[in-house]
Amino acid sequence: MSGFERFNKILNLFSEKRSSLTVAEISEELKIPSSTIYRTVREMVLADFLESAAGSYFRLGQAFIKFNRIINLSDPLIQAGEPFLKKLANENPIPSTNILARLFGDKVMCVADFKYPSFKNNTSYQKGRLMPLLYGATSRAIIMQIKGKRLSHILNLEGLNDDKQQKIFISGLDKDKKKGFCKTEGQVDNGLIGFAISINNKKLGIEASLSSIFNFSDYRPEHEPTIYANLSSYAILIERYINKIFFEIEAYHNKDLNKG
Amino acid sequence: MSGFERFNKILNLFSEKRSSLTVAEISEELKIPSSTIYRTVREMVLADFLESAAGSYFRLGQAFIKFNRIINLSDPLIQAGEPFLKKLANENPIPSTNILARLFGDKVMCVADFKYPSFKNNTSYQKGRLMPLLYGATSRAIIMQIKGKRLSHILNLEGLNDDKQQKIFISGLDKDKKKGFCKTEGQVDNGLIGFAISINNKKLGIEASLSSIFNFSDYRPEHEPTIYANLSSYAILIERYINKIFFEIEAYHNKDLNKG
DNA sequence: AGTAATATTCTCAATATACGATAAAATTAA
DNA sequence: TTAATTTTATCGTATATTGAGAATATTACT
Repeated sequence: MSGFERFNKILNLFSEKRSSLTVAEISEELKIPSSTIYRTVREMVLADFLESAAGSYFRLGQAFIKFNRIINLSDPLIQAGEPFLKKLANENPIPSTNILARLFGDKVMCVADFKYPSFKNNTSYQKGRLMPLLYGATSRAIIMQIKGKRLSHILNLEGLNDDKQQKIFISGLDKDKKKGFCKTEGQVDNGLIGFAISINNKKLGIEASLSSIFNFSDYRPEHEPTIYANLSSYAILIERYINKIFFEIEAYHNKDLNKG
Repeated sequence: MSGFERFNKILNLFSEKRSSLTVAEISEELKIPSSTIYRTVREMVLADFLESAAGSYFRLGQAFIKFNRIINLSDPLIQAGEPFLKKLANENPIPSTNILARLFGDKVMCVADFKYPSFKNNTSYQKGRLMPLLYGATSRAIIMQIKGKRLSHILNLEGLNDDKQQKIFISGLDKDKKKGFCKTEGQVDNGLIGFAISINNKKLGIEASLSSIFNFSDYRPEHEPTIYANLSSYAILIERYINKIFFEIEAYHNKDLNKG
């Protein structure tokens, strides 16, 4: 096992449910001698990826908070989209959670969210949480953008191995594509209904979605036109803004070139 | 150079200002052959610590968003303190930013914040940003908790090498300690005034502070008693809550012991 | 489209370095 | 104080990592 691999495996032992671990536990989980783990953990603590906590436990370190901030300040999608989430929430006809999610490799992750103050239910979509690819409007509006062998590769990874099942799923996606919207009810969370629209920027490799999620009990069919109108107008705004940011980034890089 | 060290050095090239880099740039900065950098970067991309962006640039990857979320959900200080920041902001007599900051090793970092909607100025204290140790009420209320050789070690690291200067600084701290509060004006940001109080939990190794920051132009001396009263009552609440969380964590660990 | 320029991966032999068993030291608990 | 546990240090060996350079793939340009 390579050094980096071990480093990564140690970090991935930490989770929402298991947020602190001892060296003995890590050693046991990874079947690696504790002398080696001690050495690695020490390095990671020095670099702020871990910190030692009470009772010879270790927890994730501040490096993640630091780098997360850098991403928040510099990620084009977050920069472009986050300011609009609150506005979207305010313009929706009923209380909502509004989400900007993005494909990373073969996983969907929420990167920004805004919950209308009086919205009660908690969505499973939370900033930083990896989400299922196949269910929920948020994810569908992303996977909708992917085609061909890359799509079927991803579907395979998600456990949709059967050729027949894949075809059914894809034809469902195609219908949504024609409409230009995704709408799902209760696929991810019971009692919630979600609406989503695609956002993308090829140059920046961004495959994302903007979505509004409501309590099903609040929702009435007559809300639908407003919901769609809001989503699509903000999606356009966000895509334009991403494009603007792209040119700024490019200009910045070129400036550096001229310097050197 | 060890594998982990290189990994860490690569990540630390990324910053707020420089959020994407090419392999050539990394190679140049670290004086390491690009064939090696390519190999390392590929590993890091696979593990989601980096992602490739447009124009052969690389940026920080989603792993940081993911792990940051785990910290947010599990860090005792954040769990205990974040819910109170909004309340504190609402009870303050004038618009404020309210901050929970913490000592990590030899650096102060804001780990949670709440800005009253109408508060205009932007503080330098932002979630995830490393801050100077010697200036500002937020930092002083933390460094106040440290004594003896550890304190002078930290002061040395921050450039306060002179023995005489150290003594002056420490005697200043001592005065604040007696008062139980820190108050500074314009030390970190022009036009802002900050008030802070210590928060700590020895068992969990938490050395932190709770602070309220105001526009100096809004501030009147008659506000001070309310500000102090708010800070101290919330600090007590937060410390109690941290203690409760500590016992929960301990119980959780013991449960695991009985299992195995 | 076709070519040039860049970016990325691959190969391989030398060697630096990470590994793990064990011992020693330091810290914590009894 | 002693016992137990946690953490660091030591060291020979095996091996994974390194970097130069070639080969390939991708992108940019005409």
